[in-house]
Amino acid sequence: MLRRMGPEMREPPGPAAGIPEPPWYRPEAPRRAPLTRDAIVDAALSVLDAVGMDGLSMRRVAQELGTGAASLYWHVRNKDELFQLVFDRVTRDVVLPEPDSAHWQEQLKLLCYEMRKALSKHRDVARISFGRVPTGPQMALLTEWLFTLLQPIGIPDRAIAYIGDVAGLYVGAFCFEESLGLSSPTGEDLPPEQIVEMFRGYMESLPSERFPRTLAALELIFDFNPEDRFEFGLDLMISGLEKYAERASKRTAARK
Amino acid sequence: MLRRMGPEMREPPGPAAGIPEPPWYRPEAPRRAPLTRDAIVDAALSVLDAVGMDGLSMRRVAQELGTGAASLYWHVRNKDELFQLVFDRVTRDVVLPEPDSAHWQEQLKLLCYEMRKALSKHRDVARISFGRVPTGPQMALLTEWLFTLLQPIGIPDRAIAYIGDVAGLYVGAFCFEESLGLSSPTGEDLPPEQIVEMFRGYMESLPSERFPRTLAALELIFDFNPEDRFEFGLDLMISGLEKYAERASKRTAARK
DNA sequence: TCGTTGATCGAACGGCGTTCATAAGTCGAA
DNA sequence: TTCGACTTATGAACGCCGTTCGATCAACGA
Repeated sequence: MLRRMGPEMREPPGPAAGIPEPPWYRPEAPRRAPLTRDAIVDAALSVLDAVGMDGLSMRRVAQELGTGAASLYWHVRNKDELFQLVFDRVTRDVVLPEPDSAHWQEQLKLLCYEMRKALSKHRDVARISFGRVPTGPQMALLTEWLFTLLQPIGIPDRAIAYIGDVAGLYVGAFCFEESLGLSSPTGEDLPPEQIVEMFRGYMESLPSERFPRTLAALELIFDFNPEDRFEFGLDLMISGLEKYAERASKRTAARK
Repeated sequence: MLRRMGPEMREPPGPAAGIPEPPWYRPEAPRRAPLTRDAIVDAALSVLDAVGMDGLSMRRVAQELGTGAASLYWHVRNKDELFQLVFDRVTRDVVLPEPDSAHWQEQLKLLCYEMRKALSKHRDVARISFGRVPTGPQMALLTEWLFTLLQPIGIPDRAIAYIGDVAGLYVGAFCFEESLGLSSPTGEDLPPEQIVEMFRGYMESLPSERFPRTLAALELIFDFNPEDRFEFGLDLMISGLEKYAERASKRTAARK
């Protein structure tokens, strides 16, 4: 198989440039972008959007690039490394504002929303990302940003280290679960609304003397707004941090 | 192959009972427990503990039961349903104390610890469970329990519905990540301490004028105590809820 | 006795991640 | 220009996987 680089080589560099060649030259020129890590990651993202994580296979990614699966293994150690590369690519999109401790609540929320946006940009990326840690410069930048934001309001370093972790866990888990969608407990694949209806039917059938509060709040339980829910969790975290901040400001006030 | 039920049938019920048969009868009698859903779930849990979720295959579970993979499909729709059954089995272990609103913080924490314990009892169960919802009576009991615990302290119903969700998400995600362990960003599988060393080496190499705070807190960042970390997240959630409770008590006080 | 039903099983299908020997392309030195 | 050495690419193959299918077998009522 020598058709890969052939055409580019045979392209006349002189005055004949641009003039089309007769069709019996390279009968179906499969001109292709060179195989690089970046190109593979691009292809993986396309495949992901098209068929999701379960449909993504090395063969499918290779097909997207017009080659075979084995060819990918020169550039990528294995599928897991490919996933890590996809993850790194996606997290590069997260941009952080100049840290401003006066509005740390808003900025912390902004960071989480930004992460969520990045994870939701491509299908199933949240699923791939979960349990992974951004290991490149992005992680370093983010860590420094957090310390710069939260140290001035008196949150102890240990708590700052933890909050980065917990926030990442929360956002990742939320997006993960969201991207998973509902799965039927019986293993069949049904449309989501039908699954919800199954759950609801079961809950409604509960004996009202044993489950009065649950039944009274049933409407609420089945009225899930993902945005509200996401923000609810963020607010819990931030409220908790405010307690640290208050404690710290009291401490400095007492010291005066 | 008629050796499965044969032995039991051929066992003499009369006076010959108990007298051993000559060895050329059923040369290696594979007497086996009957195949039931419960037995399959048991086998799956054994396999899980032995080889983890990645090593669990229908063939492996069947082998544990001394049969072939195809036989499982009479009792179980597919692998996903088997996982759901495993999950349901595991969540049955979560027992709730009598709800006592005077100590709601402790009890909420207790619930989360209880869930964590259930998810950590068998290897990789957290991974299987994540994104799944307990759909049986357990979910109903848990919901009613939460409302009974939190309504008296003035937390609005909507927040109660959300907190159950967020708490479940947090605990599940935490255990999931814990069970995943560290994975090398380059896709090779290395011992965890070596991976940590890689990260640490990278962080230490960062320019100190750009990352002063990160470098100053490096010891903290790499000194992860899972228990502390878990509790830190719980405390954040509970602090956030306390804010709701305070707001509610102020409201009732103003009404007097 | 026979047909029906519930349960089991071996074999096969298509797909997967990964490896390996082979080959083609690239490029500097002879 | 020719010749290796090195990088890159590839088809074929290996050993798994989840799942399906048709055949088979025990149990039982008619």
